[in-house]
Amino acid sequence: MSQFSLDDFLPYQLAVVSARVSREFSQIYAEHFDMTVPEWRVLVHLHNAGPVSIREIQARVDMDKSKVSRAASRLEKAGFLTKETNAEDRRLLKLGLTEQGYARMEQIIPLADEFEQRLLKRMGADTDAFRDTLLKLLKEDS
Amino acid sequence: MSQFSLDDFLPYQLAVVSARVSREFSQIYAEHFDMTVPEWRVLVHLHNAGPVSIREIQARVDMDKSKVSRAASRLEKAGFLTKETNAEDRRLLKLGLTEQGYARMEQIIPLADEFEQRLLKRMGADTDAFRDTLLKLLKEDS
DNA sequence: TTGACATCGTTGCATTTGCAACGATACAAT
DNA sequence: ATTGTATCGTTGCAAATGCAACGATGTCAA
Repeated sequence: MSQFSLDDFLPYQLAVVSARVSREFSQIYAEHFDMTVPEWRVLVHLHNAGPVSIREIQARVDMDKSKVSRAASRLEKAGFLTKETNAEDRRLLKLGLTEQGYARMEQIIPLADEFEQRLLKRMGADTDAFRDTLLKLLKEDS
Repeated sequence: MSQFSLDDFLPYQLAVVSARVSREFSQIYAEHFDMTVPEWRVLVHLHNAGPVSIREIQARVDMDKSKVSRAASRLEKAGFLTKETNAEDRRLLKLGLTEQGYARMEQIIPLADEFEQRLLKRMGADTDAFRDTLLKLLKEDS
């Protein structure tokens, strides 16, 4: 009879830690603002990259395009971003932050930084090695 | 104006890696058998721990009790486990693997082992340190 | 030009999810 | 015994999710 411990199973460990960390962080900003993880990701990317299409966000932020689309619609209705069609390729949208969108990010980013600092403190000195290993896991196949 | 890179944000990195790894693994066994992640977790725990309650699984496997309950019902209908009420405390159930349930685990566990070996190979030598750091992230507060 | 094919963003739909009831059972205090 | 409180597993429900259409637009070749 084979032995197998779920506790030591790497995919399980990753899932548990990721879910807990993500939950912890989302509680921080859900407490102050009303925002979901997809919305947070869309706003962050727009804040960094400037006006881009749904497709571009989808690729850079690891979310299905329908998820990006719906998050963008909610954010538009809430006044954090605007949609306009790209004049050069009218299939594309150009999403851009509004003043209010920038202001909101300026409020949240410090909270994100602070949260990450707390995580790093928990992790101790091994931070860089940990991140490197994490990225190795993304490599396909083999 | 503050700078913030989602790519370097630890909760995001964790979420992406975890989702990818989990997806990759679930494809492996969804290809051979018809099973979801919650069902896999329930079966694994029963395989290790013997007959236990829903509550026990919930605590040890990091899932909401409704999730455990529904997974257990599906597994019961599929013939992989049985439910009986605990005689000493009739609020509790006692879930136990059937012959078929054991057989299914004996099929899947080798696939899980093989998959983990592939992950470890990707990660290189830093495996142990990585796991340690991962667990540190679970420590509450501060 | 036309036609075949690809890509964009949205939406419909079935499934899954988290959360809050709920009934049933246990237990402790009076 | 009765009452109040806690815990168990299930279920209802609203929201979120992934996936596959779909219409609209672009591209390229004949």
